[in-house]
Amino acid sequence: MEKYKDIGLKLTPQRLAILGYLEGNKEHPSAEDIYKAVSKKFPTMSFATVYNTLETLRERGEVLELTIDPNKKRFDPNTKFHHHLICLKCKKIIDIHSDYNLDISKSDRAGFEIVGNHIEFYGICQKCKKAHGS
Amino acid sequence: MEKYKDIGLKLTPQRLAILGYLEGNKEHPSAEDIYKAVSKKFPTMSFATVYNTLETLRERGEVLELTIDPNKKRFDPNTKFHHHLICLKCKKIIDIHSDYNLDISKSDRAGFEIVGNHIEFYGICQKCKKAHGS
DNA sequence: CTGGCTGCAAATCTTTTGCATCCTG
DNA sequence: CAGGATGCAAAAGATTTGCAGCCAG
Repeated sequence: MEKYKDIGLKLTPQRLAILGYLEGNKEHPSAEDIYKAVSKKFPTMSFATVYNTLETLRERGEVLELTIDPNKKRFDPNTKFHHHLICLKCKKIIDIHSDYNLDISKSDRAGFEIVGNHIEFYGICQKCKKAHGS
Repeated sequence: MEKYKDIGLKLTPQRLAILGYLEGNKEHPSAEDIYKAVSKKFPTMSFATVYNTLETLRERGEVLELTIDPNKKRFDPNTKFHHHLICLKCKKIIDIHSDYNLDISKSDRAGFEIVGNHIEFYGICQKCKKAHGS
């Protein structure tokens, strides 16, 4: 937690609660997930604070904003380079840490300077496979 | 255009205009882009019709809904398997048709049944590189 | 004809913003 | 103490929905 001071964050109780919720979190929560969870400790917590804090963390590179879900943003406190495996039914997201060697042929590159990549794998998770209805 | 009848689409003039706009379109337009373009021909065109038509096309597998842009959905009429290269500054999206062999180790797979994948490459396009201010 | 489609407006959902007050550093 | 952070409510966007009337098949 100390590291957050170093990046110029003012550590309010609300922020500590948000940071605590995010720390080690593998759920790739949405702003609402975070709001709901943290509201239990701070009934006055507002969405503005959640979004504010997330935006600040994002600027500092402490969380990633995922665009995986068409309906809302989700956030990932794991900033190590990794990919995602997404269940098409329940939207559960799993981290993939394998390394892939992805070159783009010069013709495809269209003059772009490539700075990164992200792979989304799609599938059906075990739970949804068993509940093979819907 | 004939193929659309086959998938049970009622071909109204509005839909033909939307389909015409999408055909061969490499811009990965948002609903608003489509609305604006098609409104020129149909001043009464409504967003509802655009969204309706896109949803119908998506169900039929005729367009892909891209989640690349955090702020809005974008649509891709190119349903051939391909990846995307995105300019971080201007959000321009380019199609990448290279093939990559992406296996997931059994341990990473977490019991998922994998059905597909999509790679997003990030970079800076030539135009934005030249205009090297923000 | 008839069911699906259109267009309008209102509703919903997510995210952002303005502003007075508060509190960390 | 000052400037950044909070919380509330209102605003802004994107998308969805209800519904009456319309038109392609």
